[in-house]
Amino acid sequence: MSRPPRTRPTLEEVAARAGVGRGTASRVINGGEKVSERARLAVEQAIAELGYVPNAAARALVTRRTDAVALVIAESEERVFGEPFFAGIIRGIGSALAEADRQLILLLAQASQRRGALDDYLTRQHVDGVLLLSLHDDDELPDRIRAHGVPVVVGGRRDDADSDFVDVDNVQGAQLAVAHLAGLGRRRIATIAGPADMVAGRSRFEGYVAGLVAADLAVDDRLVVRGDFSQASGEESMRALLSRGVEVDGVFCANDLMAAGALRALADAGRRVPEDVAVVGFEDAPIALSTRPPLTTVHQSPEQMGREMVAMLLDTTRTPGAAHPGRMLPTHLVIRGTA
Amino acid sequence: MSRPPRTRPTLEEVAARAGVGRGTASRVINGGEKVSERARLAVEQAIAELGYVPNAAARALVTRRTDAVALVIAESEERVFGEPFFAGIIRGIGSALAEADRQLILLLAQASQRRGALDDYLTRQHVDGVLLLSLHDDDELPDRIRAHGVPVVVGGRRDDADSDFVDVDNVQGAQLAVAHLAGLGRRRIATIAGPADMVAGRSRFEGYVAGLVAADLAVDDRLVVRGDFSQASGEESMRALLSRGVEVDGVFCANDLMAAGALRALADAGRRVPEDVAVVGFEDAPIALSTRPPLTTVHQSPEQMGREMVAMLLDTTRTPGAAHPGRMLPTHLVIRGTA
DNA sequence: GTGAGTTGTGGGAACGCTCCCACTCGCCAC
DNA sequence: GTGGCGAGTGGGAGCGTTCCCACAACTCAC
Repeated sequence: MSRPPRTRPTLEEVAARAGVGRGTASRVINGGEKVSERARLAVEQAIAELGYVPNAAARALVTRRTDAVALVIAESEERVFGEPFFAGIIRGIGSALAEADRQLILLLAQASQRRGALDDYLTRQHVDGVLLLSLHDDDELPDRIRAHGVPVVVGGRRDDADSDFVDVDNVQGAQLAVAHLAGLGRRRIATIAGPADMVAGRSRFEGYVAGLVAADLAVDDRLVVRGDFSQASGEESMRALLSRGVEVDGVFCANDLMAAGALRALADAGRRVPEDVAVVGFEDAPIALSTRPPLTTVHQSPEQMGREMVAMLLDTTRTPGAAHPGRMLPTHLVIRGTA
Repeated sequence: MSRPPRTRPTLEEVAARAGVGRGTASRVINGGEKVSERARLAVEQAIAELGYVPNAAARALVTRRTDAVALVIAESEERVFGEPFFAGIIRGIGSALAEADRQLILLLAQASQRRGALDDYLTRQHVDGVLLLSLHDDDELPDRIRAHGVPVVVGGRRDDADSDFVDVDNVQGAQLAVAHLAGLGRRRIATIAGPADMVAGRSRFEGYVAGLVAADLAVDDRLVVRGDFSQASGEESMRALLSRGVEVDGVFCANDLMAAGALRALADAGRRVPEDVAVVGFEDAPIALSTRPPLTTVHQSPEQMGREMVAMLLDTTRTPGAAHPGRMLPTHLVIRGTA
């Protein structure tokens, strides 16, 4: 609880050493306009000699800004560090923020065990805005933060939040996949869907149904299984599908990992891909290149998603009033060997 | 550049509403001692009604503390999100910090492109201390930060920094591995070493040599190859080893990923493991369980390493003077199927 | 009834900045 | 000369806290 003694030079000391006023020194540091060359040099030298670094707290106190943005990932370490999706989105967010001269602060919701610690951090104006990445939709964090006047942009849509989100157009992507399968003449198109408590799971399924309808195919319960986005669940689901006695000739998997699992199950069952069964995934993750044959899949760009999230957040901080309609990023099909 | 209008309630407003002084309100918030029940209730109610949240900048300005600690990872997103090592260490750090009521702030050095942005952030007392994870040793970041009086603990030792680091005892671990191979009667023990510009690479090699010496075996250049810690390089290195015409009967691989690659190469070459060639890895990464046969390896605990780093950092912030000798964490051998 | 504690309390001062206003120059036009 | 203007400058005020000191209001001996 004791306050550590101050040891670092203050702006006032810099000014004194440079023989100018505090105001002038401040102007030099903040790229100020009206400063004489002489004063600028004197201040710069004093800064170098003293090793002066501005105190962020003091600055934030008066400017009410920190130039930092938090990215909150509400997933377990395992998932965050397992799925390449996160690496991509962080790369996009990181570079977009760097361009805007904002510092990215990454917070793993799991890591802050103490209930409320995260809320506290985010609402106490440590950051100018919050980017939230949560794939589940039972999270009330965004509402709690917004209530304190902190701008939030959510990556991955929540059903009840109709604004300030960025998401991949899952419905359109899934439809694309099914249309492709139908275009190849497949008539008994199954799906290995994702969990129903994730938007990605639900809307890709929705797109699957829409795709079938568009191709004049009936929706058949026996052709639907739900996995949990893991490779193991894909394999298992495919096995289940095959054991139902319905002759499947096409499968749309809600992500690439499950598709990889499905391919394995199909190989074990002696089905040829794509001759007997055509398979399409979703994500265009790295694994899509290393399956055998390489996976035909719906391409999404996490990096672009990250950049869009930043753009929207910065826009919100500039014009506090404006709510954003939410932005859906288009996908496209990458045709490789499985369909 | 314009200052957003204030909208959030201040402590003064809370105090006014509660009918007490600013000091009393502050005492209630900070779990103060001498506050009457009546005052406490009044303040708590005012806080709830107003939705008051303390301003971190103002508090930090006077206390000179932020109760936040930065974890800087100086690696590419690919590596960070590829190696389970990082997930483990972050879990350890996260939970240790949470127990100490500190907020963990994760900074990816790669993500802040602008040269100096990271230095600035760390230096301007946004955080009370810095944990640095860099596997290469050409980094001068820790020195730059320390120069500004910010405590730093490095994970993974740097050769020239003889204090304030935590690392796995790589030498001891590698020695353990070689001793085990020698104990199995192996006489021509090769190594697939790691890169020479990483401490882990160098010291595991050092341990390999020490292990050979301890077992009265000669060091033979033809039994040494260097990989880059990737699975592909392990496979390639093993092939190179086999093509040298020296009959290898044991291999110590500097990490599990390379060991997995080596196993593949050995299988391709028709060598039986462990009968013809015994293999030991290092890390006890998840992949060690899924190789065939399961990998015998040196176990290290990234989670414990994270916790130790936090302990050391907190100790430094409490007693600013004390330098720490650096802490080496012991490893132990996990015997599975390959040796 | 006095003096010495023990609880609680209010508010001034300080933390290190940015913002802004008032001021001093020097220059030019008239 | 005088007035006006723009460039450059110094420093007061204020941001929202915590810390601490002075003080009020009790209680409890003696």
